[in-house]
Amino acid sequence: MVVTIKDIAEKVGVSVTTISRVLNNRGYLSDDLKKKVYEAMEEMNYQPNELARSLSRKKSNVIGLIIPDISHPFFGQMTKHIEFYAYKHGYKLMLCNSLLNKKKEKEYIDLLRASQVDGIIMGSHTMSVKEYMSIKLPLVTLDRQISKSIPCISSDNYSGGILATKLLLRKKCRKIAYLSGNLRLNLLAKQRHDAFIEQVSGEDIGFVVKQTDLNGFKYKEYENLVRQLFEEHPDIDGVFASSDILALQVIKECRRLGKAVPDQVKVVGYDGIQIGGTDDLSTVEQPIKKMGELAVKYLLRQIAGEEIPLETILPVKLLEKGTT
Amino acid sequence: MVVTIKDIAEKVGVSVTTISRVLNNRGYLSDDLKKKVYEAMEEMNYQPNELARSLSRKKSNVIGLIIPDISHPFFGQMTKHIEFYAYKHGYKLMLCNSLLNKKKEKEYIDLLRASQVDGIIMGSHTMSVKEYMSIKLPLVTLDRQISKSIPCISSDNYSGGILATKLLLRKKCRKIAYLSGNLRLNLLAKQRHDAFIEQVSGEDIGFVVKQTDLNGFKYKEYENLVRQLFEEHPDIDGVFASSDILALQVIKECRRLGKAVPDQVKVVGYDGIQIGGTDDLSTVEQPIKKMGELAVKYLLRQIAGEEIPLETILPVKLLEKGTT
DNA sequence: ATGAAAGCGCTAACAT
DNA sequence: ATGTTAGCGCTTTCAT
Repeated sequence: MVVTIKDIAEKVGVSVTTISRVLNNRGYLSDDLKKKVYEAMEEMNYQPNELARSLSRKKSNVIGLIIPDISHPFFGQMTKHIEFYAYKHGYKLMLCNSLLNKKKEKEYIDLLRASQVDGIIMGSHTMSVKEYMSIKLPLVTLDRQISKSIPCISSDNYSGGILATKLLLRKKCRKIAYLSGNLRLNLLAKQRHDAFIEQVSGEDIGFVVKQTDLNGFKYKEYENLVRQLFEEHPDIDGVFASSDILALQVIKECRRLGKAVPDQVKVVGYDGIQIGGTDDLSTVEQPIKKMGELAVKYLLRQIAGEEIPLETILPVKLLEKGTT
Repeated sequence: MVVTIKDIAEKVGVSVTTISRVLNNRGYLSDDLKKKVYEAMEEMNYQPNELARSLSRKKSNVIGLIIPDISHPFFGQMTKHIEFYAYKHGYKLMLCNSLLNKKKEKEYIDLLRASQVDGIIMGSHTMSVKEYMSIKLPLVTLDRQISKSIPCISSDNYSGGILATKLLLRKKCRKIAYLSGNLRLNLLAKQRHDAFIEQVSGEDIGFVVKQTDLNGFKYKEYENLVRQLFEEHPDIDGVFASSDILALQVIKECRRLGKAVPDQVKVVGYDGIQIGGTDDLSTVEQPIKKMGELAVKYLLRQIAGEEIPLETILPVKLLEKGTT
């Protein structure tokens, strides 16, 4: 059998309460006792049972993370930072991939609650506002402002949109495409689109908006989208892609069509993901690390019952590289 | 307060045992009773406490996943599939990023054990064989054969190495570089290197092997490595990169140096990750999805006390694309 | 400073 | 078919 606190108590010749006390370092313990207890634990290879602890304390030190797709570099990098800070503060991470499937997202929320997680970071948003409101668990959202009462971490999508569009205008593009995933998802990312529209509307400039119908991240789908864009609008000379991954597709398609980047077509991406192949891409960099850090920080503060800002919008940065 | 099984029992007018029974659908329950219980649960918005269940059953339905870095696309994609199958079988995933830090990896193992996970999938391997042997928990490793007694899932690294090297030879490369991360990590990936050496040794061919010293995945480090390679060996006309990410760095450096790919330098990668920018890359594709699926499957079988194969080597596939 | 005992929410013999 | 009872391993009042 597995060694429990009781075995240690018997071995040392004290009560379980005392063992629990030294385990949690509460109350007055003589150094001699402490030493004996630690020795016994060492000797018997004791490992505390977190499940029992959590049940008794009503606190699990686990946080749930729900995102659309961990294999997408943006979320991969975000998750890396979230894990880092969670671990640093003694929290474990339960990873939930929704694949932007509403049913799975809902099931995961119930599962997380049943698992008694102390809080949830939501980066996937397929449900209705009402459903989110009924979660009743410490919550921080990424990139979607669900309601005034749920804290949200995002970066400045509107400014990012302006920066990217202005860059293309400054580079004298005459017909610009805005390319994105599904805009109906109510994400703050839509503001990039709005900023784009606003900027190009005033100018004597052609523009076109194209989005995928799918909610997922299918590279094949992206490929078709890009191909279609250039078929329908061969005179495009500037593309604002709402993710770096999409931008890479655009560059690839340009290469296939023999269009020189940036001479014939200028391309600006979004996200600032770090990955081979994006080094030379002009893009709007989101502070992914900072976003992950704050998401954890605010969630933990909320768990601790402290007040936290309900809206956090971090600055973005335009990176001008070789594709514009 | 939170609703418990006891509240339901009182409401329905039966004992908690009965409620537990319908919750787990064990024994004989009259339909009428079931219905009443479900109604009460619905009405009171009851949510079972998985912590209590796990403690009592001595089974948590959580599996731990330890990998070096979730932001690396190979692991991101692997994790996506692992999560998918785990979820499908009613298991939750605890994500642990080791960052190839030995201390963190060890701490995570203890943490997972303390959290009573039912098993661990290990994709990070910085500790000694002896330490792994002492884990005493259902275990499946990815890409490292720790001992004959611990099941390992991998793909055929040796054949992959042969395929990639032969491709470069077939394309008449005269001086080939093998580029990789740290080879000391005892990973099966080292077999790619061995296969490479074996193939080029017999031929009248120049070759050079270069590896990073670092244990992490630093893109900057990769960049330096590649730059250095071409400075020291400007006559390289073929590169076998042991990951697609590295291969992308090579291609980028070639572009910077004005070397045409594939005309002047042929590049073959490894992994077959799906991400913008790798579409045109010649590479050796690992069956990432299948590997993830089997890792989960074998872990669950092991948890169930069944016998499973101790060594699983899946076939790889050469994808000949535009960079060779 | 240390212990007894109740309890966290649920499961599982064993009874009836 | 349903109930009684004793845990699961740990924490936490309340005593002493």
